[in-house]
Amino acid sequence: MTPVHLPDRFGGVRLVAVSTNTIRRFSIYRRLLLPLLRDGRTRICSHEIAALAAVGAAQVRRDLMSLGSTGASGRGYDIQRLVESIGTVLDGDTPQRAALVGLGHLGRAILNHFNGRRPNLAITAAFDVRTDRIDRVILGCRCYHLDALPKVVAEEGITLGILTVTTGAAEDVATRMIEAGILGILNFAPIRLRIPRQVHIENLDMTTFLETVAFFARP
Amino acid sequence: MTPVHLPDRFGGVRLVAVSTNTIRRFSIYRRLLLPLLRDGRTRICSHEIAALAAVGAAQVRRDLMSLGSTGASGRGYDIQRLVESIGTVLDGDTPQRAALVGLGHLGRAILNHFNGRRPNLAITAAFDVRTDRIDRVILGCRCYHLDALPKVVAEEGITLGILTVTTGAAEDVATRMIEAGILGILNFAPIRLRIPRQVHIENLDMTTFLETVAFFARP
DNA sequence: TGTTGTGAATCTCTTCACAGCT
DNA sequence: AGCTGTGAAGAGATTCACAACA
Repeated sequence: MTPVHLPDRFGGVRLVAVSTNTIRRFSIYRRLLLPLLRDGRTRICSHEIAALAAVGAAQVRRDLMSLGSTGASGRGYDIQRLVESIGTVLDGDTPQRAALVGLGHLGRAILNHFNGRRPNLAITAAFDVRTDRIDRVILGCRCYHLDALPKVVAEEGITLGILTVTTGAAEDVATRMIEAGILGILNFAPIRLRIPRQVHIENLDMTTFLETVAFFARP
Repeated sequence: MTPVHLPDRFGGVRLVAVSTNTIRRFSIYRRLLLPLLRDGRTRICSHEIAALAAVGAAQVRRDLMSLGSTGASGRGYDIQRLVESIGTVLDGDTPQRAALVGLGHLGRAILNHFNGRRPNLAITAAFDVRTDRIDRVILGCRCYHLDALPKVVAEEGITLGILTVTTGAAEDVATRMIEAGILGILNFAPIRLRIPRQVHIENLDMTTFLETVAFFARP
């Protein structure tokens, strides 16, 4: 779906199309590979990744194909190399920074969840409009008034926005984010944002998830 | 994908296959229809739903087909009827109850998010192992020690579990949930649970979402 | 005229199956 | 013997396009 430039095995560059689903699975693969790497494992085969990720082995091999030839026939994949290759795709060559807007329960939970975990992808600033939530450090993150968004985004080179405000405020805050130059938004508010241009929106609607489980788990 | 029994327009019962994606969209459609209904709107056409939900109009009509004939050619859909029909599919005929395990930041955020919103789908009990988090009421929800899970699940007829514990504890807690008789789990821990049987798992991995936005929003 | 309901076509994603490498 | 990489087949989801309807 989306074209990506990847180094090939000869030091050149390949252009590959990668689908959203594959990107999601890359994120999953990497996360389950990292602990194995720390435990000293060096090689793994597609079947084992498949079992850990709860997908098919052919699916895993198909996904890993778009990383360029990283496996060795008959011997599986080198975990270290796999993690690096996935990193090349997911992380790109420059670290990215995110701004979180909305310091309610959910916003704090997310700060807490991501804090200090990944150096390539950190939430470096948070915003709200309530005075008791700004001009201080919450869970290791500096908090500003929403009006400071354009300034801080520009100064820190922030490219991502995390939207954890109420439904009513979401549309307005999204617009402000985009005006400030943000390129992608992770939206927790239960509405579909109407966006002007080529900004990427990922909707994470917890209610939809809960209703979906409820449906499939009916007695 | 999954067969559902629905009332047809003659008072009989139809058996229709509904895919996961359609279920997710039903949840979205209903949420955007409810405010319109409260504003006194009575009719809506597929194009308008499509615009609000950010999907195609043909997609909307295709989805609504599985509700049985609810639209009227040339005049759109009756919103009231639509909401009821979607409710028939999503809510079934009995209310469902959920138990949340893990009263950290994320657990509290979720309690806060769902509290009192939907009568058909409520979190009626929460669990943890830390003594400062149990035997009290947090955000309107009664909190118990994890050991009380089987008892409370049985007494209250709980069918759903929400998993907001650490990665290390997730597998064990999921097993306990299933042993207690829970039929579906909404898992926020960033691992793929290995589940014995026909329990439905929905994984909501925030890191995967953030990494996905980061990928598609690269400068 | 404007809109639904739907067969058919298209597009996308997943799985199969096996040649080729180690 | 065991595993990767991949063309081809299969399954699934989306979109097109239009007849039937109000």
